[in-house]
Amino acid sequence: MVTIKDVAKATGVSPSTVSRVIADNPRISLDTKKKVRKAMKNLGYHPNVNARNLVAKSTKAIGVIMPSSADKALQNPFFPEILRGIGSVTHDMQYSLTLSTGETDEEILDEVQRMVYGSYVDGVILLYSRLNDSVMNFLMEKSFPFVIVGKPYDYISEITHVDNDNFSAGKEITNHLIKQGHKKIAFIGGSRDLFVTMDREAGYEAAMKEAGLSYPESYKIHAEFLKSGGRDAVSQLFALSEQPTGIVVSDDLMSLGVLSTLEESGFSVPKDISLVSFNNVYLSEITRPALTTVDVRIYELGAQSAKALIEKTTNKSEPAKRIIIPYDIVYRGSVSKKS
Amino acid sequence: MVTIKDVAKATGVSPSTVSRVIADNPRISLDTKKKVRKAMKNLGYHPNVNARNLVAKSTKAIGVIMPSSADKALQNPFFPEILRGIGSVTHDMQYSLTLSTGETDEEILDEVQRMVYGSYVDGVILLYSRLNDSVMNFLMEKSFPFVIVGKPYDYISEITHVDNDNFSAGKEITNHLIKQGHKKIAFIGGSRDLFVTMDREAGYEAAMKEAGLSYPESYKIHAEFLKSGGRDAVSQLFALSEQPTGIVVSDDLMSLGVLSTLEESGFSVPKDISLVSFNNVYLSEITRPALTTVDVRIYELGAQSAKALIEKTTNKSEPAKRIIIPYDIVYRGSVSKKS
DNA sequence: CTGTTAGCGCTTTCAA
DNA sequence: TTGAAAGCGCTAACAG
Repeated sequence: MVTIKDVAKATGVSPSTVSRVIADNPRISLDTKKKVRKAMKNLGYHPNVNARNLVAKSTKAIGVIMPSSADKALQNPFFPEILRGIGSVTHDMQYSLTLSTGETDEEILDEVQRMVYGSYVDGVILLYSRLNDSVMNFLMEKSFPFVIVGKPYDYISEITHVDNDNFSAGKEITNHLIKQGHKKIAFIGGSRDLFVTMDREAGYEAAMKEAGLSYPESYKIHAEFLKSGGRDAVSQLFALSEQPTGIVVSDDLMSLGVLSTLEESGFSVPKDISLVSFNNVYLSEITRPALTTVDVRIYELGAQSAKALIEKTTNKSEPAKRIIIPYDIVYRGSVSKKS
Repeated sequence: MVTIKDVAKATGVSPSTVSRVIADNPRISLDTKKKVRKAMKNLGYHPNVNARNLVAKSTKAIGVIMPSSADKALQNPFFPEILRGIGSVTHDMQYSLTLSTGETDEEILDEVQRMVYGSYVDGVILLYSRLNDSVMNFLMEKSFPFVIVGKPYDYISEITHVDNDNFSAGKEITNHLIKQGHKKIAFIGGSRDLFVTMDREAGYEAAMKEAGLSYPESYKIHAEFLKSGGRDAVSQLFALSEQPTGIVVSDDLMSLGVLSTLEESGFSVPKDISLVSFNNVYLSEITRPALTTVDVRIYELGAQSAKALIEKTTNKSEPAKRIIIPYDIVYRGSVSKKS
């Protein structure tokens, strides 16, 4: 391994000078800088991060914590996409990215503790937000820099988070259905533990209310993410006497399951039932029919959260922020007019 | 920050003793071990990785290199799933996981070089295999520990890799179509640069040949992964005078696109056209019809590659290995008999 | 069984 | 503008 000393020797300067050249210290003459840089290149010198981190007390690395993979939510193309967003800024800022690998909640907490205590990372991004999450509590208590993608349950004004206005989005997409003449509109969402679901649902309710439409409890279903969840939800819904003609589904992946179950049960989308959903993962373009859905700009959610986190780690006194990413509605074939 | 010295002082032993307790050195008396451990707990001591890495010349971290996200292949649920597999073993072995974040090939090479030269990681997993890949060449040249998921183009017996027997899989799944009475069978694959595609295609050809069936060049299409690719492929195929009745598609995600284009064009699957494919990502269960596909055990591919890599990093003289993960065929609704 | 010492590669005062 | 020296937190001979 080529060290700073080797470069120093080769150039005839001291190690500290080399170090200063690396840091591009303005008090070093251009001449020596050039000389040193040339030697670095020749010898193939690269700084050792561990040595640097040790003294600098900073790692230029951030940890990304995924939800426990118990729920198969991880399969959601949402995650690769948000990782791309995060990666784009970490890459630009020369940060590295450490991923959580635990499967259960305890394993994840364990890992986060190691990341924090062992100075693996300078800060952490939480890719989920749940009620009373132990990881979040830990981070809060240690006042270790972190940001949440989504909306925190507590301490909302003390925690930097990056989110969409899911309430508005829910309202707007429901209104779209209403404007097309639908009156009986149901809602299918994921776990009530997740804030996204609740916000989108609240938006749905607000729209229904404003339009003077009823939304009985039986119209609001909460299910698992994957196929089985969609199946249950649909069968529950169509056992009702007043069958809905439109459904708001809180995630594209669930929509896929719902879509497929619907057609299996002999309903045609959008002829019999209209469907709208959220996220606009690439899948929503591929389905038959393609989905009308809210584009939440996943990539941007990731990029902004990374940016906010890095700011926080470099300036600890940076105040907590709430960053709202705008959304768009993408109109495709899963909705039809109801007369 | 609580250091080893603090613990030493609190216990009345020397720092080295504390270090030995951490390493669970057998030459330390149980008594002192207990004492020290208690103090560590009380003080909230956690070892600093950077200091440790610096002297140990090992990081207990591995780098995972994704394909350049230029091609949207990254959206493939294949990746989260293989990360889960890798994560399961890195977690068990207390390793951490660093992800590549570059978008272009140069950016990725850059990053890998930093990972290697800067001793960020002990080894690297390449999640793709392409002809004459600069990252692979770099790793080879530096003889830095790495493993490839898939099949390397060159130096095949010198590079540890984890793969399926894609040739057999391709043959077997094609034979399934043939046994159902299909005679005109086409192949749709991804880029010819990727070894997976080529192996699967070769298997398809072998099956056709053995069955005495013809497979003109026009029956073998190579397209992009996502929707547009599927669309092009299908239109090319059905412009032919001899339209196929069965299609072997080299990836589930592509199948989704193909499926949807097929139905848009008025063909019904499996009534008019039968479809088989590869990977068995969760999507293949959700489509209408659900896909008959080769389950390549993605999770296992990940887990085994991590295991092999860690072995390699801990024992540099470990010989190169080829690890073949068995596959299964999952029969679902996308194939029908042809009389 | 335990302590002393040196040193991993780097940054950063303090001096010059 | 540069160098010498100390030290980040830890491990690993070597000694005892």
